[in-house]
Amino acid sequence: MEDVAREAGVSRALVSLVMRSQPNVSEKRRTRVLEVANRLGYRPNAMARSLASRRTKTVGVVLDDLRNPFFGEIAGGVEELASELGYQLLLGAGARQARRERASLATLLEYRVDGVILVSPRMRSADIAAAAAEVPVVMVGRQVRGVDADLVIIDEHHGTELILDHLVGLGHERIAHVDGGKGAGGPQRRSAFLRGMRDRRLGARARVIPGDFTEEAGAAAARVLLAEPELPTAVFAANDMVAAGLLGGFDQAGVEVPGTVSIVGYDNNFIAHLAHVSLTTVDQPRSDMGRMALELLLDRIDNRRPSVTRLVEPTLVVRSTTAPPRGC
Amino acid sequence: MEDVAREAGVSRALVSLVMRSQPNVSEKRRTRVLEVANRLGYRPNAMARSLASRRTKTVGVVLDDLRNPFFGEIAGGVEELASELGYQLLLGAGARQARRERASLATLLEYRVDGVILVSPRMRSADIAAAAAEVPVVMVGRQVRGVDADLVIIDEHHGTELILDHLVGLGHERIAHVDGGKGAGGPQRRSAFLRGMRDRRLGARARVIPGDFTEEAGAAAARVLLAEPELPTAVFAANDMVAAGLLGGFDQAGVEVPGTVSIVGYDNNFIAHLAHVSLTTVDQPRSDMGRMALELLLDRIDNRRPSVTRLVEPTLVVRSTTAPPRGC
DNA sequence: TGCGTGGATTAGAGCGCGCCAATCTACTTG
DNA sequence: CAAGTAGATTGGCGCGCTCTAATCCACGCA
Repeated sequence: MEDVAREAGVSRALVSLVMRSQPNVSEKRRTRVLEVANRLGYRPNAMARSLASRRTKTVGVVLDDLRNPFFGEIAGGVEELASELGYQLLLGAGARQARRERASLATLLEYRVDGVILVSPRMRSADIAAAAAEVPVVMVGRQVRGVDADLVIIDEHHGTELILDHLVGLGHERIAHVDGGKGAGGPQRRSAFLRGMRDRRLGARARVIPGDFTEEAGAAAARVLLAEPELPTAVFAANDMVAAGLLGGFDQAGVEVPGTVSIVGYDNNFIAHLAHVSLTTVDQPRSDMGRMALELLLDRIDNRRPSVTRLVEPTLVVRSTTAPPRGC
Repeated sequence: MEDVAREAGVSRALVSLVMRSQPNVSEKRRTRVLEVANRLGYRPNAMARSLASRRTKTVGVVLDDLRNPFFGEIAGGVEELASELGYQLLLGAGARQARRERASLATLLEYRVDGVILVSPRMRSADIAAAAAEVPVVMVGRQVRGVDADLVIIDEHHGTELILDHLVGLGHERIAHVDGGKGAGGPQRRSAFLRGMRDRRLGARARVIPGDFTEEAGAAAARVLLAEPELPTAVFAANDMVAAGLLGGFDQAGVEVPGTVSIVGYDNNFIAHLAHVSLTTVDQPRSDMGRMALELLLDRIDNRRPSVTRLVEPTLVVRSTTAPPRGC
């Protein structure tokens, strides 16, 4: 910076103004400084800038595992908006362990990020609260009480209702749910399913098969169902992987989908699109959730305000694995 | 830091030593400083530290799109190793545009990252060379001549050979390839295919159908092949998405896989695992590539040495979409 | 007792910038 | 033509830390 100033015949302060595109700099000097900076290959040092300005233009993102496409999409949404607004992302992953997640978060705070986005955090809520006391925090996907942080969560209840409306609308009554265990959203979808069935006076025909979020669980559930005297006319899978497992299991047993059994997934991932899968499923706007999280965060950074919760509404994507039950 | 020093009755310098876990600090003072720091909630400021030490313990990662699982896995590998070694990742994405990629890279350099990992960069090689002159650079997946940067690339030729060995070993001779257009690896796989066929004296029976890396291209290719008088006995798809399209197309037409036609994919992604897809494909160790890239980078950061190329060997994963041709 | 030794501790000078208040400059206005 | 004004430019302090060289201290040994 010193060099640029000398070479351009101005003061360091003026170079600083130019590099920050501040107003009230004469066009003549501006172009001159820019030209010199360019010629000298001068690049402002973001560290020094942050130190002096107490603003890092950086936000931290903590997530479990980049390899999981679910997180990847959320992070993608955050990144997209961040780069539009000139913010940089500092990334930390938790590798599925609360301990490492804590460590990641601590490191991010050392970098004095302007704010932190926590995607489905596994940490104790006390840790989150401690972070929230230092810096604005937005949580995506996990609801924690007693923490002063913004929230972006999916309306699992609504998603489940969409599915039930669709299935019951088609005429289904005997509906099974392969649940997702304790994974994110699993318990919510399960209880929303049971409640929804009861509300529709179908409580007695509801059936829940324990599972997790894997294809394996879907295949196992298919075996369980096939071994029973009567097949349900529709199955609501905890996510698309489970649905894929069911699809495979039924296919193998020669059970037609959607002829004999309709199947609905959840997530609208990758596989659901595939032409020869073409799964009816619930879509969650993951990229949008990422963007929304960052919007909330940045808003919180410059406006002190009470924390806020954004409920994201999923939508139903009807494809080819659902149809009216036989005889309808 | 000042506060901690005063409270602990020592100098700022000593606090600095303790926070960096330097040797030659008496146990007494060390624990005392740590205790005070903890009580005061003191957190070293990484920005100030970087500024003073000229080391950021941060590496930049530039990739096209986090939402693409391929990049996600590579980034996951990088992140994993980074967190083990106490490095932090600063992320930039390119949104599929060379311009934005350039901008991302420039921003990362402002943060004075210790090094940069470029995943399948789309920028002009001159831009890469310029960056490489400022800071150690490792490129993953793209080969660029004349740039002093380490390289981690996949041996596409070897992957293709694995496929041909497998197919020809089963007895196939009439083999088609649905190519990937100009996408990363597309041209290489295509020419490796043609060369491999020629080497096996099957050049005359090789057939290439232009495509890209989408399921759509696979479905279209299936239609093309089905319209011809004679079907090939095996199809090598440019990637798993294309293979999925082929699978769907053949399925619809009642052509048995692998009974009538064998299909091989490339990537071993998500779908390939699915039980009712169960695709024979080529696996690339993506996480390992990420780790390897970071290893090279860090090594380069502290040892000045000439640049190096690491050729990653893919492996064949045989599943259920390949079998000997009818009549073998 | 005095000196040497090596580990423990400290003072102080930057690192590269932003920010503030002060100063300078070129116009406008009465 | 002098005072007034708004915009353009500058000097210098401080952000929170690391690093070097200097200093301190306790101990053993001649």
